[in-house]
Amino acid sequence: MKRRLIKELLRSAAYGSQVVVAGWVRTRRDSKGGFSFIELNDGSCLANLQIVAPNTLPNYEGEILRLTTGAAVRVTGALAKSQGKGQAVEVQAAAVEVVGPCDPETYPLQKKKMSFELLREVAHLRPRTNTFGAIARLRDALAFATHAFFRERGFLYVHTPIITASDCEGAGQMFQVTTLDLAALAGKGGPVDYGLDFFGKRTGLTVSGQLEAEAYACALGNVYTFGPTFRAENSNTRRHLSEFWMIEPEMAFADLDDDADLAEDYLRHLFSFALEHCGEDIDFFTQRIDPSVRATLERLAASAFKRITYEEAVAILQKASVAFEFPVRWGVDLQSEHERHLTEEVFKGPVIVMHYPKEIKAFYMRLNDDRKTVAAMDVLIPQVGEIIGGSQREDRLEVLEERMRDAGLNPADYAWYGDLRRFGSVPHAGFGLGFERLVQFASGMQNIRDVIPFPRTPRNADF
RNA sequence: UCCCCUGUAGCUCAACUGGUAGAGCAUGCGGCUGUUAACCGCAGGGUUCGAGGUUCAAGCCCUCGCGGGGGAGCCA
Repeated sequence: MKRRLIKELLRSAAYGSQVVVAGWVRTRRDSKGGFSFIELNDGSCLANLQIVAPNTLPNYEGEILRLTTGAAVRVTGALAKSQGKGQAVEVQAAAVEVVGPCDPETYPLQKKKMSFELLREVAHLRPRTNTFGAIARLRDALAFATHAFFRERGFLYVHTPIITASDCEGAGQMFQVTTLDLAALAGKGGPVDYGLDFFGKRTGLTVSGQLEAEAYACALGNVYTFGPTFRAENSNTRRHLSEFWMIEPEMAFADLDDDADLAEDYLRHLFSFALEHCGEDIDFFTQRIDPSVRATLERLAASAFKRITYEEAVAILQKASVAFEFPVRWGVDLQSEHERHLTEEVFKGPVIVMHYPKEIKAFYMRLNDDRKTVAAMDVLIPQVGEIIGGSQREDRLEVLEERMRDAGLNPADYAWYGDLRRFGSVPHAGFGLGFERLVQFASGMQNIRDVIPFPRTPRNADF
């Protein structure tokens, strides 16, 4: 008989039917009435399935009474309406096979709640907990919803390179990729000849797929990427990872307003999808992690985001009756405290800030007619901060090259990127969304290290 | 990288102004129960992160190192 998922059985009312389930024991309670209750979880959903194992089973004394938290079992039995309180259905076991026992003396997971810091040290076992199971399911749903959203709108999923020689955007410090024998080189002194390296030049892990995505947008119309991204910044915060996943849509024949519209539609789609498909997990987050999660997602799924210009943001902040550590004035980038004030105090929700001064933004962002600002937008959300950064791209070759030179870059190094403007240039726009920040926001989890299976941060690459 | 906090049993934490380590949970054993964070009793379990120092005496004070957390910067 084929194994059934607990998720399905809990919704079933096919009492009397024979089923097979398999999973890991969460807890066991014995009754002198002649049976033992086993709470079984198989990861298909948050809830456990109650197994009632009678003492007539041949391995009752020898194995079932010794089952402990963490043990793997396969159960054959009849689905039944539960006689007890607390659950609708249960399985009356006809056979309980211990697939893999679990030594309670050394098993790191406990039945009671454990701190997230501790669970990070056992990242290989933490998916067996309620919280990390729920996060894994939410993360999966949001990834699936991403592909569904873009596919419905005719966007092509493109794969951009992981290894790259261009540190174009200055988006962050790159991890170097090399096959050179560093240990041998260290002894020699002198400059490194990257001509001898695998690619014949210095290469690193991508910090963004945007430039390559632009090339495909300027041929296929609308595209998006969804892949790993690497930043070798020494960032030690609860919202930064050295390795994270980023979604980067890019649209041809589109301007900044189209870009903001897309960002908003996309986020609303994600929140609706999560509410529809992860209801039980979101209830869990609301109960145990952050009491406002469900209400927030429901509100955002149904309402438009606020949009303001950078100039308006500065005016609002200057009028605020709060003493900021860093005073606000036109021309300086918004600090965390300013972003938080806007999202958490003024608008009490997400806000899209548009048209930043050109000096504080990247060279590829389209220069506005005022020659002072660029067509950039950031989507800011409470708690997490910047979840999306995007812009309309500079599609005029002369302006682009001028902006490169201002940034100290040599246009000749970006010849292929210039070609996109040289030949059949079109207005186009896109953005990057930090996937983990999304999961963080949708779950209410405080630390980004707890929404990715195996987090990579400075001095931590275990597992 | 900078600032602040922190590191005691498997886990969460306690130990007054420095006097030589304790509780709950977990675990093991026993009791009780269609049980459900079960409950009751007994038991085992600690070179108090590491290295120096001050002191008659250090978990507690000082210095350095390592780990963890929060905030800032960088960004997604």
